[in-house]
Amino acid sequence: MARWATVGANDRINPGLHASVLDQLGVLITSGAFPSGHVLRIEQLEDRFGVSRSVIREAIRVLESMGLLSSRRRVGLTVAPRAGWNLFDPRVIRWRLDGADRHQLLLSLGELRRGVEPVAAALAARHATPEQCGVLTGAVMQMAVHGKAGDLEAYLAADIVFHRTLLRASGNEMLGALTDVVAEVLTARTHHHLMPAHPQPEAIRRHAEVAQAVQAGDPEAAERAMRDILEETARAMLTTPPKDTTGAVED
Amino acid sequence: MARWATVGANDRINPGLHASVLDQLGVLITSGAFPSGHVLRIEQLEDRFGVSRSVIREAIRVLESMGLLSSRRRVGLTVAPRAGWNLFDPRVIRWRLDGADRHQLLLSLGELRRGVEPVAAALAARHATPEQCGVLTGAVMQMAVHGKAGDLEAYLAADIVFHRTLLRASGNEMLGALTDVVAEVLTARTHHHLMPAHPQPEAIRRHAEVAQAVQAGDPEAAERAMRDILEETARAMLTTPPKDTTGAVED
DNA sequence: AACGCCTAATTAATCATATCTTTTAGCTGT
DNA sequence: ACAGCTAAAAGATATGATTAATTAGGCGTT
Repeated sequence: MARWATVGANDRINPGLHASVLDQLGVLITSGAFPSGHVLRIEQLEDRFGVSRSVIREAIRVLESMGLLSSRRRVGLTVAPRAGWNLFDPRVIRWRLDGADRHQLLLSLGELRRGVEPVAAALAARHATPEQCGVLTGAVMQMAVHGKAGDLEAYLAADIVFHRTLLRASGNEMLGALTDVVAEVLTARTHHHLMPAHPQPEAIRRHAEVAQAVQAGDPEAAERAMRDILEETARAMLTTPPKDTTGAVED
Repeated sequence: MARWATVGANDRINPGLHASVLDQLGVLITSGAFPSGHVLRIEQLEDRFGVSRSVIREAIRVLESMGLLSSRRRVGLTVAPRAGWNLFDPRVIRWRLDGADRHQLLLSLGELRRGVEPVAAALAARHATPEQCGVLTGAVMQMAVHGKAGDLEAYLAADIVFHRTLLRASGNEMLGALTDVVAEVLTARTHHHLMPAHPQPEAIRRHAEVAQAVQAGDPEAAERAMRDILEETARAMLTTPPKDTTGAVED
């Protein structure tokens, strides 16, 4: 068997044959290379990836649980229609952010954030611990420093810390579970140059407002300030051209 | 091997041994019967469920992809800390809604909805098709009829239709992907008697307002009316006692 | 003669078992 | 006391056996 035929094309850090197969299949499906309704056979995949059935099956089970595939006897593996996909699965989000409809997805996620994060900010103003407040203001300071210096990577890191702690500080586990999603969005945005080259001081000021409102225990102010941030960035994304950088993600 | 020892304890409609094992393990983990950090061994599970390795492994892969487990060589399967769980997975939500922390989860989901649905309403006011508007107003009428008649099950169905079409009409796929979650919440709420015995006419009027605003293409009004609905229901849930009906879900 | 139902054969997923690889604990030698 | 080796333990992978479903073909009935 021509083992390792295609495996290794994308060398994942994550060990395990099945993880590799899973990633490749996930990309193939979410990218539309295998369109909805397309039928695959296990044997065929066995061939294609040069691995055994168990490996394929394990990958398939996961894809199935994400709603990307459904497996029926005597028929094969049918690619499910998009409506059934679990779009909130972090893996699905990453695959799609790496794919062609990145810009579209970022807009959708932006609208989602516009709904979720203001609420999280309001809740955080009620529930944040002093320690979390400290982390928030610290993150804002980091943003200011690295933003001025033009170090986008460090700015991004601080931005992620800010939003992560805010969502966690909401005390709501569902909102907290969105941290990874938000982090993915922020990362994708800067890595694909959908942000202004220099972060505008306006944005940093707004983040500071949120942190202050949370610390002061003022839900309304926190919610309002957070809403401003997100509307600002939404506007920025709409004005920034799509700039189709598919494939070449390099920095 | 004492096959079928525990399998069949919950008779799933969904065929496949692994699905059954998956469900049982999912419940055991989300319910806290296997606490975070607890270590399982494949062999042990093989025994317990009376199935072969492959079946266990496939279930495990899915659990792993949900962030409930992590598998390390020479160590076994470690139950992951709650922070890493993919709480948006419909299956995880269902397991937890069936479990002990149902009330807690419903509160969290309520706050999530408070963030998401008003935004969806605003977007729907921009993007809803005439047909969707028709479905919305139709659903409201159904709610009025069955609410007055006291037919909670039919009321629920109409309520689900309303929220489903609204989220879909937003034109945002991420928001649309939350329809199942919202449906689960609504269902769980009425089935566990966390709703007033007779739906208050106030709520129905608000739904009508949303439908009208969407049809009129007035985003602000739609958003405001939807926000009112959700704050109302949040208030209602806080006043309703927890009423621990774990297990006996019957109606 | 045509339509419907039943049966058998084929095919592909599902389940079980055997082998391999990696990791770590424990020991031995310097 | 520390480093390197060895062996056992447990998950990862591969292959063999089983089960279930679909389709085609034949037989019976209308």
